[in-house]
Amino acid sequence: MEDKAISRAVIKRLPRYYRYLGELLESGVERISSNELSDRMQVTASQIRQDLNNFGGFGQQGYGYNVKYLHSEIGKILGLDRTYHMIIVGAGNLGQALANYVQFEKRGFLIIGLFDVNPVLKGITVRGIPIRMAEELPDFLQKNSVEIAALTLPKANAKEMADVLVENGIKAIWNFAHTDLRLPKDVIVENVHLSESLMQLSYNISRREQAREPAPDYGDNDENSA
Amino acid sequence: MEDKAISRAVIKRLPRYYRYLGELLESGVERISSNELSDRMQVTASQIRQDLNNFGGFGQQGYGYNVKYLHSEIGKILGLDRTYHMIIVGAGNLGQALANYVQFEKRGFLIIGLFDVNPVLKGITVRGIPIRMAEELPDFLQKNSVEIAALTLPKANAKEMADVLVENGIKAIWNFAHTDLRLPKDVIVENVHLSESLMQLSYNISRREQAREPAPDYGDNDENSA
DNA sequence: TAGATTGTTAATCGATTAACAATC
DNA sequence: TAGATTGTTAATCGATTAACAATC
Repeated sequence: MEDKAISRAVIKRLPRYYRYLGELLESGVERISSNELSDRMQVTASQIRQDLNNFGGFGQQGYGYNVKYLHSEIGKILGLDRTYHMIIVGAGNLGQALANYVQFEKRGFLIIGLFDVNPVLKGITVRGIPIRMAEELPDFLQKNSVEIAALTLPKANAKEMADVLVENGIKAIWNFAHTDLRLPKDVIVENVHLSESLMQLSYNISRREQAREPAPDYGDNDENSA
Repeated sequence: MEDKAISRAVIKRLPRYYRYLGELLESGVERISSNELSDRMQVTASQIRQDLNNFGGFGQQGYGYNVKYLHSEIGKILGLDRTYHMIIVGAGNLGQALANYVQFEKRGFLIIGLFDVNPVLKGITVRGIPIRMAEELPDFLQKNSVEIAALTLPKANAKEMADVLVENGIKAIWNFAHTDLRLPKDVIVENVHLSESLMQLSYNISRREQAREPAPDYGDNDENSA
């Protein structure tokens, strides 16, 4: 049996713990209690302790948590104690922006290839990486070990390219295309849907503005009606 | 009183409904039942009906939902029946990628300004929009109505710039910086933390790989111990 | 030791799913 | 009308918070 599955909600919070602990580490803080961390992060201390205890007891009664140790342990849980080889499929603006983002390299995500279908881009290099044509993908994947493929292309091409990637052994896709990929369930897909994020923003703007308008009076508006 | 608050979980799902309905509309489908939609979207029909009924009864018993009508209603709920003026603060790779992304314009998000602190970028234009210096921001915000500011700069500058934006009346921030902005609570913040998304991916990769290894035998591993 | 704070169990809260009466 | 499918209530499930005994 595998370890008991950890809920998605917990996993989502781990990178944020990791970030805060990293900042504490940088500012020289040695230990921290769930209560102090709770104050800083604006989550309950109870949640912090529950979350961490999914993975083991990292703290010590009466003391709290050692920042350096906890940071490192969460890093391991997140799989940041190794390197990953990543390719970017779709070398448009977003793909190039990702390729240029040096912070990923620092965390161990090495970009080793850039691909596109547009012949105009062929041979252009981004941070020393030449843009290759999509048809070279199968060959490239045979010759290089690649753990992650970022998909940064229009949804029309995304599904097709995803299939090519999977056929050639890719097991993890970071999907920026505005579509849901239907892939074998042993392939991990992490979606970043920017337009959906923006729509959540516009929802909140509209809601605010409606709330500011005088509420229409329907006469009978008692929700807990007798 | 405002309308009863809708849970964040529901709001997060709305853009996805909107996308599927848009695709159905394009392919000429006129009506759809919660069951059919459930099949396509891989969520329960019950959840679809519950979600929609937070906003009113859009369907008809025995018939289902009219695709065009439902699409349009969800669009209105998401605030997509109007335009927004947006600026991008941080004209690096990511900022420029966002500025170049024409799809946003189609949805009514008009980018009317680009700002950066780096003098090297001054005057460079992206899709006809000149990059301005950050110190011009207050003046620009006085002279233009801007609803949304995208923050695409390093966290070191992000907090400071966010304060400037808020002082000058910005009420909605689309935050790509790897930090949590602490702003007055009437300011809406929508975070896109790419590195945290990537860490969720690496977590899943590591977990898979561990699961594939032979489980260490601890002798006593019955979780429901007697 | 006394005080602090974790790890963990129990209680609460909220979200999802199931079921079915209402109704087109 | 009979059949289909919603809207909505009730049941279940899961996640968060509270509480406290264990222990450093």
